[in-house]
Amino acid sequence: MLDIRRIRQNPQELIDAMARRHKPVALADFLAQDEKRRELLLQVEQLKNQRNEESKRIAAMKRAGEDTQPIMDAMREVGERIAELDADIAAVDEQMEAFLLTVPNIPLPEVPEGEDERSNVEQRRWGDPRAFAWEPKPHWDIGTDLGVLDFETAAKVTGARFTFYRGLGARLERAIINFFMDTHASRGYTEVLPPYMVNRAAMIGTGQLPKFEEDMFRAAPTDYYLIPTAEVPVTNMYRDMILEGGELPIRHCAYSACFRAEAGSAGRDTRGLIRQHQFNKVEMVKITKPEQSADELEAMTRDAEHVLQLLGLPHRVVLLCAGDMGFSAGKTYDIEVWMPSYGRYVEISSCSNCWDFQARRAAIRYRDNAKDKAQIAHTLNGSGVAVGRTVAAILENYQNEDGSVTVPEVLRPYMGGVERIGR
RNA sequence: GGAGAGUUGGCUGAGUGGUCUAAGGCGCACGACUGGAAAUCGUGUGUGGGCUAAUACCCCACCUAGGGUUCAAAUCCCUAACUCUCCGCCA
Repeated sequence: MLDIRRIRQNPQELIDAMARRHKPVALADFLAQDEKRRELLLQVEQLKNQRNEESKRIAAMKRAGEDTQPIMDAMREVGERIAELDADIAAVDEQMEAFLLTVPNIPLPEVPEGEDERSNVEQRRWGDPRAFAWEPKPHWDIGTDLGVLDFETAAKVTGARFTFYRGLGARLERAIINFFMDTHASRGYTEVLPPYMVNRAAMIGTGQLPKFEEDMFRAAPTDYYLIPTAEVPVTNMYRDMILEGGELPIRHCAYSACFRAEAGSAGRDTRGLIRQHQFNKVEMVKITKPEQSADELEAMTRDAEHVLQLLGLPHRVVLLCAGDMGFSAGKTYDIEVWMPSYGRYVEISSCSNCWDFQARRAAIRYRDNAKDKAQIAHTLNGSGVAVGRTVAAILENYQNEDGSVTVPEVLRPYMGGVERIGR
């Protein structure tokens, strides 16, 4: 959520920012409502002040045994007028709030212009895509042939876009989770295992709601939502808190299953592990002071790259253009892993500096000294990294001509020493 | 799922309709005292909004949340959430 005073002072800034995102906004109604709201507030607060003063007088007069009926009658009318004005204000507030909650974050100045992924700017590459002496197989064929991925049974038991992992496939997924968690935890991230369901307030706090309701799974009969990423529960741990400056930056890593309805993705990446309704992910979350967030985004992106490098997976980092960024992000680096079946790099991590956008929604604040006014913190999140896509990348990049798959060395201790899957 | 008890400021804890501008204590900040510290004493101590050059003054709101009663609600009524205890069920 954006600062209403900033919009009031400089509406053009927001209009320009949304133009950069290719999501134009009209602010005239909103600004008119803002003005009306302040007029109403002025009126009602005067009346409330009058009521407070007269109430004190009534109390004093009653103690003195005087007749208070005339004032009480007059105050009843004042009370009715206050109730009317309060209702008007509440209605305006609700409309303004509803609007504000649907406005995305302002892109940071260094974010490149552009409408979609074609304008993203590559930052760096690591590793060379492997040259195959034979036609490499896609991971869904490798996994199915080895009996470690089973899409058909998942379709029977649940539906499309779910997967059973079996045997060493299941073991590989679990090994990767532990490898990611251990690596991040040893590099200064405090481990968290969060709830996989959250309430509505948490989903609003990090920006998934109210705008993206149709992308979320609900957990009937409750009003809980299945988390689309551990970013939601972990960031919301600090909702409505004023932290001590010395505690910042807070760095967490969290493993969770993630649930996405993938509304609007019908027909995209229908085969394999790339786009599932349920997938595993290790997430990194940071709460920082404003002056720390820029460096922390760079460090977080490096931390995500680090685990891919330990796995020996070729990848590149791209800076997303304004039109391609997510709702809450002010700046985002995507990390894309080389995927032989796609013949290109595919997103495996997304690291974002949300600036003060989520923190203002979620009321995450801090202060350095007891006397200071509480400041809005900055929040960051990044995948460290998506586990299912890592399995896909390993199956494809480490495949052998005989259909077997070599296990990357760093994972072997997590696999009971297994060096290859199959034959 | 059933029964009961709770929820007050950073913490603790008092407050059953008006003198609550939320007592007292702890903590914290600043000051005095001190060579320095402890102890002691004094002063101050939240959040959001409005007004504003102002993080000054003033005003409004906030005692878990949302409704209601009343001239007036921390206090009375209703609903919900959460916490604790017991029972039931359960990995």
